[in-house]
Amino acid sequence: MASSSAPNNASASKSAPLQVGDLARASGKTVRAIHHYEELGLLRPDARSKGRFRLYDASAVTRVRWIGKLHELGMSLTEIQKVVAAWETAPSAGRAMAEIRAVYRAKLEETRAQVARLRALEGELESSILYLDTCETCEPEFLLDSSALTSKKNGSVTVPNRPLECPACELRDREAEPDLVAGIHAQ
Amino acid sequence: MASSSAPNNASASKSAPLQVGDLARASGKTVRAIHHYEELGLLRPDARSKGRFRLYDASAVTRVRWIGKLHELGMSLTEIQKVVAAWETAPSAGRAMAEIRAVYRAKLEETRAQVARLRALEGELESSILYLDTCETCEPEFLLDSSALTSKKNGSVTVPNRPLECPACELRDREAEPDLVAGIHAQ
DNA sequence: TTGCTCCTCACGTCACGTGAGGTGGC
DNA sequence: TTGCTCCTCACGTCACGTGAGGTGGC
Repeated sequence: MASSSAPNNASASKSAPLQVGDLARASGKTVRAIHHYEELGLLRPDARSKGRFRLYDASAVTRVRWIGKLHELGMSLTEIQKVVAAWETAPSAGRAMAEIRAVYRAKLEETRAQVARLRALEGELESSILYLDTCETCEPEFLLDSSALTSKKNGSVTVPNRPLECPACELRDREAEPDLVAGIHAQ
Repeated sequence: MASSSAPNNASASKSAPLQVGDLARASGKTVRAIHHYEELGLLRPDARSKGRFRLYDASAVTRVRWIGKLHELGMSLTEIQKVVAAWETAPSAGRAMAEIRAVYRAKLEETRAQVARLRALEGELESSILYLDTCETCEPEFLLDSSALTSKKNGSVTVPNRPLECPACELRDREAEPDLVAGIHAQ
């Protein structure tokens, strides 16, 4: 899809090495992020060019995407370092896989909890939007203008430093006000 | 539920002011976080005690929870500052509500997208765990031990610095390997 | 030679965490 | 007086962002 300046030999069996910019585009990360992963030992270039350019092969894309996905799942780079270390120091592949499976199981639970939290907040947003929609319909007829209230108090017309309450809202059930609305004028 | 040392007058109509620690417990945030919100102008204590202790009323709990929920939805504190500023400087409550409604609609879309991303990653975790489960069953019979391979190469038995491939896995469809598994041994 | 991509410092940012040293109130 | 909570600096952390000044390759 994306027409880049990256080497694209469509029928090549062994693809040309990727530069860091190619890897960044292919993985959806920034060059700086890739440098950072390297500093933390999560990734290494296969080689350097004569001009000290980092050179990667195609598997690096898989690796960076893997880092990105685990990070999106809420793992810190330090935690990802530990997974890498578990893999590299395990006495056997089977043992390493067992350790990683345990980490993934824990992450699965956390992710399900996070989805539930976001779904709850999604519902709060929906009901808050519905609640705020009614403000629009009441505005022209019932909203007090600032001069009406301030002139009552001291006779001078000033711009208030926070909006006036909508009197129509006074008639509403304040208890039914969603938290995402109540928080705005709390304080 | 939580028996705290906070003032609890069960039948009081006007509740006693909250100290910052009470507010922290009630809102699920740290004292430091509340200080930080104050530094950014998102929150102000109603008063100070003689000893300069911050004193809040019950609405501060609503406010801090509101900040926390918007933050959980992915808003930066700077963005939340802007919502507060929109409220405080809007010419009318109706106008302010309209602005905030627009922000909430945008957040709703982003949240739905985020839920979709997490759901996709949840599926990847599930299939990765299933995939890794089969490693357990194959381990005792098929796993090569380290000495078998290293002695083939140079006759000396050393601890390998990364686990050996499981030969049973060689028989599998490599293309079907989930990204969350492939990323581990990519590189 | 021009343009684009890369290189290595190294300081900045965001949302707090974490002491350091001191004071207040039952 | 002891304990607990609070106070104000102020530096640390995490995952990068953002120049600064310089080199490489078609």
